[in-house]
Amino acid sequence: MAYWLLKSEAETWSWDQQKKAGAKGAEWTGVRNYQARNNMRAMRQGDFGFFYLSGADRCVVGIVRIVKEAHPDSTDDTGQWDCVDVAAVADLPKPVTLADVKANPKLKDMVLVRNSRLSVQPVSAQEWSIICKLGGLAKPPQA
DNA sequence: GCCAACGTTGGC
DNA sequence: GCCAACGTTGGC
Repeated sequence: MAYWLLKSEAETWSWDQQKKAGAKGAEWTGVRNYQARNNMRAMRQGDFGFFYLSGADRCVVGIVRIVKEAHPDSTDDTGQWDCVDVAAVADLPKPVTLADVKANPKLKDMVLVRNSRLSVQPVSAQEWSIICKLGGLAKPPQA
């Protein structure tokens, strides 16, 4: 079981849209970066992830789950890009901002801090539980 | 709106 | 295979 962080801009794909997609989830399309693609290929059904809003919001707003493993991205003509299907699981009662993450010494090595441009990132088990706690989840979802 | 960081492309 | 030029992302 692994943990991930997926970035989106609210204008492109909002947390509301993700929640409306329900338990069946929706394709996480549009990733055109090899590192991000490889991370998606490493995802397994049932893995959890954070839903992070980049741009003006810059915060983790919710928990998602991988409901379908990597398969070809239907928005890609070249056949070289994949996507996974992702379903919303829970809101974070208190969104965790990028500033919160940067202010926490235990989170200073997060990819979000170290390589802010990578749109699909691995998250360590420790980072996972810290951010869940900061977000007001008494019991972080885990395997 | 600006700029730094990073990834990709293409000429050599 | 190297590196300069360019485009994109994302934080501020």
